[in-house]
Amino acid sequence: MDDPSAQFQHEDLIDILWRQDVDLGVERDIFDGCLRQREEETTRARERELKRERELEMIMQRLQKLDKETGEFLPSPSSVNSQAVPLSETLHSTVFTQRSPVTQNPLLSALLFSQKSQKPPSQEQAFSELLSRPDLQYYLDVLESEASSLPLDDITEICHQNLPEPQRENSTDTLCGVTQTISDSFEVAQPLSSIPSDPVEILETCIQMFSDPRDPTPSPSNTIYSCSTPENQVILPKCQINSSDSTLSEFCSYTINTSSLSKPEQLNSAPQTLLQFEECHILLGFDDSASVGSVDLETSLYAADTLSNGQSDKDELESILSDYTDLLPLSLHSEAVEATLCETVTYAQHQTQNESTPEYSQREPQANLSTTSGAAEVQRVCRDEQRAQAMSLPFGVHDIINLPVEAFNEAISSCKLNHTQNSLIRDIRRRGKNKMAAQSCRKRKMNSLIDLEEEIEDLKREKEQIKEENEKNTRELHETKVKLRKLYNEVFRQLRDEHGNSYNPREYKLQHSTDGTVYLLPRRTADKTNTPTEDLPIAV
DNA sequence: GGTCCCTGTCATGCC
DNA sequence: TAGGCATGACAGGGA
Repeated sequence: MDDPSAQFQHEDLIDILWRQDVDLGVERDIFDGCLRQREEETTRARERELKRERELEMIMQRLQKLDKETGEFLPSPSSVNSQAVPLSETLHSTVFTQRSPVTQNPLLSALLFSQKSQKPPSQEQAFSELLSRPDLQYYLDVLESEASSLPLDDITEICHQNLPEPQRENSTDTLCGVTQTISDSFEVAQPLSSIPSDPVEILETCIQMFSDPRDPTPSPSNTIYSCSTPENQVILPKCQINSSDSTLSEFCSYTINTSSLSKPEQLNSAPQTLLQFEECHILLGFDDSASVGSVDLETSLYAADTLSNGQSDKDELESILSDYTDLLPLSLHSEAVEATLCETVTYAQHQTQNESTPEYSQREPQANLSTTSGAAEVQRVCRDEQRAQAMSLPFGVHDIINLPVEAFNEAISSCKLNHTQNSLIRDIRRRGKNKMAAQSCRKRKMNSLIDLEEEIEDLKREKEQIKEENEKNTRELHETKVKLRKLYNEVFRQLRDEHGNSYNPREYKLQHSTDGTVYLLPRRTADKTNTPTEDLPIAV
């Protein structure tokens, strides 16, 4: 058959025979050996795939059963995928659809797929093949049945003893392969963490993640997938969470995820976790005073910022205070931080109260004049406070003074006060009101003085302006007189009598009447009678 | 120790 | 008429 011509003749002969058979009603593919062989291979491959899927489903069901025993419900692949879309979109069609027990576990999924982009395709294929290894299946079966009762070392020993000899030879390599895969994932996800070198430790960590009953919510998925989110990728490496401590990493992740610590009761429910968290802070190099920094540093900075911005409003301060009081049961604060916080909030509240009270707002200019007077004022204020406390008054001085009349009367009538208390409370109110009135009065008086001083300055300026105007008018008047004199002399020089002689200015003068007529009057007659003579006037 | 300034308090009148 | 306001006067305390 090596001869090409013979091969051609053989195939040609088959073709001729096929045509004859077709004519007799027989199909060609029955005689096509290659095609039949390919179909058989395809069928076998399909059967193998179905068998593998059945095995994987059995493993999945066993693992789910294991989870139910520990009281934990693993998240569905869809929910896991929803939190790791960029990681699992491409793998979903290959691995997740196989419902792998490893992919069913969020920790392993995240660890394995977090570096999917960095992993070559051959590694994914090797991972798929790894899941189909019967020795690994055997490990998982043993883990399912004995994980709750036996330590992992014993489980490993059982696997070694009960495995068939050929599988036992590869079991260690298989386990090492699995753990190496997980370890690689850890190294990618947490490059700064300390990875257990022992495969047993790594598997133990995985088992803890499988069977951790503390958190009914799918916390592992939150833990790891949240670590893979962009906003937490910055935080996680800083934490340097020990990968072997799943509880610690879970708590840190939860803390990072919540970031506002809005669920302190959950934190209180796990004192051990808190202790580990503190150890985590120690591991991170945080001192006690900064122990709140990572969890509420933003709030602290916000509080400091708002306080530095002119004492923010009371609601914000109360919000901050409530945030800190929520954190207080955590015992994560050092006493120094707590004391500083209390002082800050108290001071801010005092400032807020002062600003809200007209008494203090009106006192501001005077308070700036003397700081020591403020201390004396505090003592005076405390005098009524002490009186109120001594008489066991049910209200504060501030309320006594600032309550409206109706509310005040209702309050003192609702409380059974004796005569002394009633008298004192009314005196306190009267003094307080009068004190505020006196302050207002003094402020008005001061403002009035300031206004009067300003008015004096204005009047002085106005006087100067009038004086300057008067001087100007005097100058202008003088200039006008000079001009008028010149004009007078000029007109007088031009006057002539009937003989053509000019008039003597010492004997005659010009007089301007109201109708605009100018008369020439003899000076002597005009001076004596102040009326024109018979020979006069002479109109000019 | 006297003086000045600030503040609280009282008394009084007015609204 | 009670309560609040305005204001002069006085006293205490600090600088």
